[in-house]
Amino acid sequence: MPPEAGATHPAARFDRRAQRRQQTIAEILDLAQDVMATDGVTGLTISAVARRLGVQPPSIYKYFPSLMSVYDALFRRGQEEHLDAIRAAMSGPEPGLRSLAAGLEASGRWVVANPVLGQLLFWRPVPNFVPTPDAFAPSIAMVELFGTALSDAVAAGELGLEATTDDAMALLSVLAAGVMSQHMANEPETAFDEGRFTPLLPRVLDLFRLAYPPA
Amino acid sequence: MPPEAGATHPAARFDRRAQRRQQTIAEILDLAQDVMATDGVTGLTISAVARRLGVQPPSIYKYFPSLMSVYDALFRRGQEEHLDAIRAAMSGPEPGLRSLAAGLEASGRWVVANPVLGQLLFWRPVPNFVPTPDAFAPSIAMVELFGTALSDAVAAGELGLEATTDDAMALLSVLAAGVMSQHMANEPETAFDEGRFTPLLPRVLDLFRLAYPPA
DNA sequence: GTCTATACTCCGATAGAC
DNA sequence: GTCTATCGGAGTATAGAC
Repeated sequence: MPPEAGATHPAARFDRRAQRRQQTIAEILDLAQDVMATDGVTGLTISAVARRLGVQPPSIYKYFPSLMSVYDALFRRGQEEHLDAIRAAMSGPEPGLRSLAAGLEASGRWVVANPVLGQLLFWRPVPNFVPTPDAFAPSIAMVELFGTALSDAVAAGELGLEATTDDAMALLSVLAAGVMSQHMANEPETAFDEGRFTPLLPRVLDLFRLAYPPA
Repeated sequence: MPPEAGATHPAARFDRRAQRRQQTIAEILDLAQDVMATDGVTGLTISAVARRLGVQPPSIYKYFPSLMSVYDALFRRGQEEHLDAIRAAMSGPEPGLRSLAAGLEASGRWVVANPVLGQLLFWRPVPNFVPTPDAFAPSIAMVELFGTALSDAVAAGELGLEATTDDAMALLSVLAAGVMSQHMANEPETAFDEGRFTPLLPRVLDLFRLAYPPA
């Protein structure tokens, strides 16, 4: 133990411990993703994570109270990462259709880069797992982001008035989900720019534009 | 035992045994669907099926050599039912867009009526399960059905020439998969005519028409 | 074709020593 | 916060009696 250690303020030591703890939690979630990539989303087990971390299963319970809480943390982290990717992509272009297109592409690229999280977030394949409201919150923020982009597009005369309806949002989600579902189900290992489906993302946005033309 | 039993021809007795066996197999598959509806697609186990059938687990192995073979039989039966529903719906209307629309609607209605089979067929959520070519064959026949409908629509001047390309088929699959994926993930219990997503099926077909207008 | 018994592997979760 | 030990249960699949 280096001599400074004893001289450190208690608060600083507490911070370091908390930081170390957060690192371990992040590592557990990383390894959990590895397990899901190998054995499927529903193949995740506490034991498998412990093996990869090089500890015994009971140690995991010092960080997560149950297997479902690991799923919930993965769901939350996935939603947050997905939202961050979309927000960052949408903030650059001008508001409206260009921002919307950038957000859709960012979402698609994130899902292609994180296929197992994509399954967890969008397909809900785990029996008895219901995400907590906390973990689900970023998804609501994402819907609002796209809603704002649609409003901006209408205000800019790029889309018709009805593009702000619930129906339009449902159609937009259908178009995006269709591209990503076909990718995840049929060619999950293919890169974003190379598959049969992901290149259709700009095309389906064009179709959405055709569905809600400006007056 | 009734007196006729002993007098029956050996061939007839064999037929009856084979028939009885097929009934048991069908019953096992029905119960397997029940289990998946309750515990998720990946929650299917031989033991759970045995419990519902009122027998011990080893008895199931007289009908299926492994759990994966049960999945394969479910996959096959699902693909066949799905194909039959589509074929029946498409044969009535005149060839081309009307037949295509009828096929899409029939597919949607079948998926809504069979949500767990839909997940098994279209999402592939079971780790280590790869359908045999035999089980997959109806899916190829289905693609051909839709391909023929597209050709007919082009011949009838309802769609442009490029509607027969692989790209067009991919787009059509994306549009249909989007509607059904959003339904299965977000409102699997909702009826076909009542959800937010399934009513969009005719709308996305309109969009497809806009994407490939006749010359 | 049913059963019992069994071999084997794995799991989630807890108790308690260190 | 790590470990060992354990509880209690699940599962797939096989062997062999009836």
